[in-house]
Amino acid sequence: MHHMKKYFTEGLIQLTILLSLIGVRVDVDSYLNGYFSPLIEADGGPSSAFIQTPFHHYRDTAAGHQVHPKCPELDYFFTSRRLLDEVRALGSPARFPTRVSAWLVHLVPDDNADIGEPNNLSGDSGNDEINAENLREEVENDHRTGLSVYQDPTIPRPGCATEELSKEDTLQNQEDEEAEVKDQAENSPALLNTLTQSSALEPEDLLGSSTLPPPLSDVVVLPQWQDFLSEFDNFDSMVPQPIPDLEGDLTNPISYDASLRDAMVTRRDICRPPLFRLESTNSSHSDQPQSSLGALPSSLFSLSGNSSRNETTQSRMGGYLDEAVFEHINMLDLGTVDPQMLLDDSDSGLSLESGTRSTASPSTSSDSLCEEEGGATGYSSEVESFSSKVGACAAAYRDWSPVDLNEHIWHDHTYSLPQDQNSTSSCWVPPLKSIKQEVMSEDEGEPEEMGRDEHRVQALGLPFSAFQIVNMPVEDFLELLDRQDLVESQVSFLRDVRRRGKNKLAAQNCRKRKLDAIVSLQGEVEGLMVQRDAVLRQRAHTAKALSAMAERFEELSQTVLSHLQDECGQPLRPENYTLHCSANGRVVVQPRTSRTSRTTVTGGKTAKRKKDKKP
DNA sequence: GGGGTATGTCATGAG
DNA sequence: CACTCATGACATACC
Repeated sequence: MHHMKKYFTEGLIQLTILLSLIGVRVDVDSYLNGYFSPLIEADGGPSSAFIQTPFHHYRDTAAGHQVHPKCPELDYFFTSRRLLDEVRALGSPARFPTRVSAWLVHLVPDDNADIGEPNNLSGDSGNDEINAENLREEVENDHRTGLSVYQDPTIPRPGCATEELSKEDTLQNQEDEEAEVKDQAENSPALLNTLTQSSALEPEDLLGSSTLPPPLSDVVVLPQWQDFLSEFDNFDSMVPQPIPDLEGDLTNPISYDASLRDAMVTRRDICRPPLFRLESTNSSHSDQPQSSLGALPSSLFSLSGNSSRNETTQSRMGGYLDEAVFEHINMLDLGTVDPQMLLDDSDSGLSLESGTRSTASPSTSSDSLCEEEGGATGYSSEVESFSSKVGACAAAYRDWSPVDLNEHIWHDHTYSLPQDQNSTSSCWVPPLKSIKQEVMSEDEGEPEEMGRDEHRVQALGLPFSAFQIVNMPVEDFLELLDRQDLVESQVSFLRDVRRRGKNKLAAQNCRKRKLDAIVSLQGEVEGLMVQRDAVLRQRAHTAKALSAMAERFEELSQTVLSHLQDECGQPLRPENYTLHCSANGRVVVQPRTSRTSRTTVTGGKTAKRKKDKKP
């Protein structure tokens, strides 16, 4: 039956490849889940840590409903699985050529075209036409195959043929949006001027208020002063804009475990975006705009990679991300994945598990069984060594197979136990070789290989191993205790064996979780350090702008004071006076030595008060 | 021999 | 109430 499944599965994959070429996307994993996952598992190899990860039951429970609520890795699982699915999809051989086409569009500019216009599809030279045609074909091909050619929005594309506009409306819209943003940025001085006109500094008083006393009425209002006051009123706009990544960082928790891999994570459940698009990676942060990280080190990208990025960020970071992502994919594709990368994937402790493993994957049980303590001392070795001893009682459990064990009670959470590299889905029975080796080692006086409990159980002459006792369903275990003629001490011993075995697995689980928590916290610390650096940079920028503003204010004050006269018609000595900008927008001439007497340049009330005092 | 690490085991509390 | 799981604490083996 397995051969039949394999035959149809391979055929299904081939059909999927063909369908993908004509633009029909088929999620093979969803069809293969539960049917022939070992075939898919070959991606990572039988020794892949995917298999060793004991969290099979997380996916087995579909939505993780049966996962223990205390498990901190549950949150990582779904993201990790999506990531793995995407990586597998990206790295599938069927799409590899298409990916190359995408690279051609992205990287190879027209030789004869302007360097700044590598994507000019409407070139008029012969080569341009050829290249444009090729590009169009590639774009269309990519479109058919579900790929979205990554187009750097920062590259200007002045001449687009009409028929191409429909194909690249989206890209063009992105560029238009960027152009609008740029225009707004360029027109910001105009905006400032507009704001100046509406400033609360009462410029009409500056422009020669009739309420001014005669000596002060000849104040020449300097245009730059007016601008300065307006700018001062809009000081916030002069302060260097907050560092873009800071805004996001301050409102979003740092995602420590995000990395370039996250750039490929998409919400397949909601809407599968085109492949190879550097979309935002985490929808939970999708409303937090983040723009370029500017001078931040590239390592920052990985630290904040979990945050969503807007289009601008995509365009600026795409150059970094896509290369790294594609490199990563290539490594996956070529089967040259650095083991450390897999370990990195295991930050969550879940992502190592293949997303394509079936619910009752035979390999799951087999791997776990094979990797049980003492290697092959588990079920099958016991089956062989005790097969001749099986009596009537054991016959009652004859139909209790490892498959049942897997379906019912296999709670193995073993994380890093060694595994036979050649184990396959059908090798839940440890290889005979390993069994013999263990028997030999046992004979050679190395009983520790099997564990104390295992030997004790064997000493009882029971047709079950300690491994079975630990992992069999509790109903079967209780039935075993009842049917065997065991004294109270033996029953107690078997209960202890079961308890210790389960607790051993639980301890392994617990330690793995603890380590993962440590790794997570370390990543969080790194993210917070990056955020702190951004805050410090922001503070330095602000202080610098404030200093410059104060300096300019002083200069303009001196200029204004030099044009003023006192009641006697004598020019004011700038060194004796200063200008004071009050909160309500009035500008007051203040003697430096005494704050009691104030002379107003603007501000009707103060001037009127002074008028009233004079008579 | 001492320190660090990995692992098994026990006790305990919670589900 | 029995069972399972998580976890701290301790012991032991190993490097």
